Amino acid sequence: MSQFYYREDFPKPSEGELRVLQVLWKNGPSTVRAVYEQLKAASSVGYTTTLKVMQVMHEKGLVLRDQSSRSHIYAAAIDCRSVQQRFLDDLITTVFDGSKERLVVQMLEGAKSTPEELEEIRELMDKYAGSTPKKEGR
Amino acid sequence: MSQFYYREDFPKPSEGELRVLQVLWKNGPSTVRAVYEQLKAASSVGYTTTLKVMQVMHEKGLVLRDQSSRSHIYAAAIDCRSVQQRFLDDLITTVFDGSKERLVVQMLEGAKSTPEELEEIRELMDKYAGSTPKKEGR
DNA sequence: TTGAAAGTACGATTCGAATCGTATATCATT
DNA sequence: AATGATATACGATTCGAATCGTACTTTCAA
Repeated sequence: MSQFYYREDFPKPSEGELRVLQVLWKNGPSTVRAVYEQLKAASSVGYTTTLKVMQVMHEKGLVLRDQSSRSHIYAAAIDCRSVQQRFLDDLITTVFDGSKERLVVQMLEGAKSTPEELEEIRELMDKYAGSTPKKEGR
Repeated sequence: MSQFYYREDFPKPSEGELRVLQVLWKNGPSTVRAVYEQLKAASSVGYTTTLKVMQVMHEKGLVLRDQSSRSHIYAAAIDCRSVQQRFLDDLITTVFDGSKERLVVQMLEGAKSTPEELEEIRELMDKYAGSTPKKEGR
């Protein structure tokens, strides 16, 4: 059982903030150094840069901070699913003119889909669509 | 037959640039004023602001400009589908950890889907998945 | 032909994200 | 106690997006 509730409303994280959140979601509450080590592996970034970003995130309420020990422990204050939904909604409205269908079409037409991916996605679709009435004769 | 080829490679448009592109894709080649009138309807923005944005877009090669008449005519230099694909790919990698499936799951779990939308999307899936072998017994 | 309307050009400002240097505090080891 | 490693705090800078004021040019109608 969780020790805290995720924030329901929050400012949209920037790209850099998102990278920090990914690490916190994956590894759980972490020190700046631990996050920094993860980020450094993927790109070139300085320690104090990461520190600053996480401090700003704390000011914004995107992360929680436990200051009881010298090395502060940071934890994501927002839910991964909520952030994903937020970015997804924004993409649909700003890029796909508010149409989920267009997004799906574009995703399926994207050249990078493997047949396995398509099949997996189709199964997901069937599973969800199963709760709505199906049309016959396709 | 088209008079020009869309750029294959281009810098990722900003939010504001995207709004301009939407208008150009929808209405075809347009003057700054025409684009401005569209944008103004949705939000509050000044004429010279729109002008400046479109001038910068021209410098970046995101739009083409016909200067033969006093009111310059701007046209999108990049394809709508390519831009959508670009944003979609970026979203998948930065927010969904590179997994199309997670995006689909999130989209389906999003509370805002109507049964009609779900059905429509499922039909799209069936159409595309039709070219890959189906599993039975679901 | 002159003045208002409408256009472009361009500089200045504001804002937030990102980056990093440096100062300072704390800890551990000798 | 001194020192080196590691931490936080915080200011400064850079960069791009967005915004807009102002100057200048062109057009057209009275």
